[in-house]
Amino acid sequence: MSLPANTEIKEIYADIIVDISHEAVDRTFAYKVPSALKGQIGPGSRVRVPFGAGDRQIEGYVTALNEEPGYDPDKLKEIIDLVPGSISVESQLIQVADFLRLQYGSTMIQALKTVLPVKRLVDRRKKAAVVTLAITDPEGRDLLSTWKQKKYKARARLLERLLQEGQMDTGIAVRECGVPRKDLIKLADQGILKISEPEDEGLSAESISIRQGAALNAGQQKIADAFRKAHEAGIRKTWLLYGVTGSGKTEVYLALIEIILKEGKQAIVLIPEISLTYQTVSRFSARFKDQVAVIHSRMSAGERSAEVERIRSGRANVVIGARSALFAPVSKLGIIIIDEEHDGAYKSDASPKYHARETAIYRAGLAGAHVVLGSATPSVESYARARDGLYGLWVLKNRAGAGRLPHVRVVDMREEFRSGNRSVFSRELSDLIRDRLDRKEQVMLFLNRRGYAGFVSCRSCGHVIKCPHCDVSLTYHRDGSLRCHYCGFRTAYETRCPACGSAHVAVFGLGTEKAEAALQREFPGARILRMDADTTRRRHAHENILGAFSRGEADILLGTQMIVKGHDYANVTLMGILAADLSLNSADFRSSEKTFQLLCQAAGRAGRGDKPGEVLIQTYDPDHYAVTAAARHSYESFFEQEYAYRSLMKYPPCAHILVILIQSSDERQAVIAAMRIQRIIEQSRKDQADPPVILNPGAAAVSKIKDIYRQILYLKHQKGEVLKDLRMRLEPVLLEHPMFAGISVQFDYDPMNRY
DNA sequence: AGCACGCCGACT
DNA sequence: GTCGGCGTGCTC
Repeated sequence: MSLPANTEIKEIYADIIVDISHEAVDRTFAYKVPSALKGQIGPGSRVRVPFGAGDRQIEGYVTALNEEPGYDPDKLKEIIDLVPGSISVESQLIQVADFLRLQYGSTMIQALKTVLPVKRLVDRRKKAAVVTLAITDPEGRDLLSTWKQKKYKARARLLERLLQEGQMDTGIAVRECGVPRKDLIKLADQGILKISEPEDEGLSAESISIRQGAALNAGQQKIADAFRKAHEAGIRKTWLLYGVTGSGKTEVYLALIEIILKEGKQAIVLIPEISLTYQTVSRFSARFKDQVAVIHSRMSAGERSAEVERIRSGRANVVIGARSALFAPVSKLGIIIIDEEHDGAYKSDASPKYHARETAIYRAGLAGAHVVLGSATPSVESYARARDGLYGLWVLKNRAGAGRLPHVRVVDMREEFRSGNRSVFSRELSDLIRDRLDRKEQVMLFLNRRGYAGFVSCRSCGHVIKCPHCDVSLTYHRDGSLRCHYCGFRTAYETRCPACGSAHVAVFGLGTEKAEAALQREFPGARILRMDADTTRRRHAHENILGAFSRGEADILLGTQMIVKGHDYANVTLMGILAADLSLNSADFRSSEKTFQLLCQAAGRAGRGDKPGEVLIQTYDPDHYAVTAAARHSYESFFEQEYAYRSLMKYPPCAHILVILIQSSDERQAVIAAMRIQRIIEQSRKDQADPPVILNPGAAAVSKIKDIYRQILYLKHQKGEVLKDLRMRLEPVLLEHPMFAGISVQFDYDPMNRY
């Protein structure tokens, strides 16, 4: 007698990472979920499963649940049970991976690789045991010849090395000599070998030494007190620390971390780019000494795993690093601090394209930890949430030291042009630079474009010279080359138009090289340093240039974004922004916000010492609110206008955007795939009352980068869930349909960058 | 990692 | 023959 179909119990299957630290099993295995455990199990659950021929019981972590077995169902075994006890770090991180997959769209494998970047996915730390010889050397040599006679090759290899070296790591014995671990134990039982485990160094009481911090000023103290009070009341939430440049946000971070450390908990501090914020890192090290672990992408695998080991063992309690440090295996997480939270570097550019801020809030929720977001120019997202009471808001209005906010003026470059000034510098800026040179004070000039000029085009036919591998115009460089800033392609500058043959080819726009040449012409005696992607290619080039400038070896530092990030020079009294419009005119809903942030950051560089600072903004659009608000140091007025714009246009945070990026080396395939995806979306729109909007129906113009053709679809909806739903309906089609075989489809939820 | 299986020289 | 180490390959 068979059961009616509707009472049939649906099988559920779980993907499980088996907790064995070896590469050969460094992947997931499918298991049946017994009905008793249904509903109790999810990603991150620690379970016991039968494994291998002998069905020996081992532990593993559930990474995902499926309704399809994805493997020969007859061979599937059942999960034995759920392992009780506290949730381990691994389990937490696997849950974070699941969040990444659902929120941003990627395969579970990609998400797991993001979260567990260490070689062994789940590294149950084996103590580095050491083998030594338990018998005398002559006895050993006798035994060696016996073993050689008996052709015990592996044992002979081991014995030979032990006679020479005295001791050996058990791992090396197993790997290099080929003696299985159980044989080592057998030999130890026979009294031939001795296996000794080094002392476990855990947390010793004296390693938790906290140096007394510098006294906080009234504003900083108030925040630390508010935090302590909330914390003691059991409140765990996200806080936005909005503090103007120079208001001493780092001191506040240090104080909050101290509160957390005293409780025996740990902290993660994220900073946008480690190479540019070395000063910040050293302040944390100065305060917390060897409790600090630093993680960054330019570390070698060895350095990295050594730091990870210190974190795992609990010797390091403060982890500092860029975006990926968010996944540090910190087991007693108490606080996550995100400095410069508005920074675009917090959005990953590889799939899953997660945002560290949102992911931090999720991880902190699992661990019962706080999140503190710090910025002088908070993202519209964060400030809106703080205003709506979702985040706590702390404000630091005043500069901490002697310095006051600099005086900012705006110069209308159209006026300059009309009155006959064709120079890169307005008359006012020239005068101010000359004045600073006379007074032996330093000048910083900011221009957000490298190279010599923007693009090269033909005056008679309008042809713009483009990169043969990318759909972008080439940039003219002073050495006479044309370069692509996307793929690095280089070619010689042709004086003839490749399209019409005309000789009227000219360079347009302004880049750092041209500005440098103009500076040299106008201020022949000045010592100039240029800092952009072209001058910082070599290792340590950043530090060398900035070091030279801080030692006063140059009068003027001219550079792109990288000069405005977090470096204070007491002697800089003038900051000139050569073209505020460059970032304003990009077709990106965040362009005003980015411009405002850059202008504020640049303005914050001047007048950090005792001498008052001055800032001059050159622009063709002096009435734009991003410019006028930055000039008045008024974040609030910028926010109000920007929020009104976002809400009118239904852009984040007032709605959500999903970008679908379709890439293929075959142009036709990319186009067909994009059309197909668009059709699927339009189909699904029909059965929805409130469907997502396709912002660019008919698909974007074909573009390419590094010979890969790109098609982009923009979708928008008030509710993020609707976009996520759509994406999840699309994903199986992309995996199964043969037409998407050679095509990469990536998703970007609430993008930070233009496509 | 642990276990089975098949291979090969050495010995009852 | 068959015992036992050694290499290889697989584990849902």
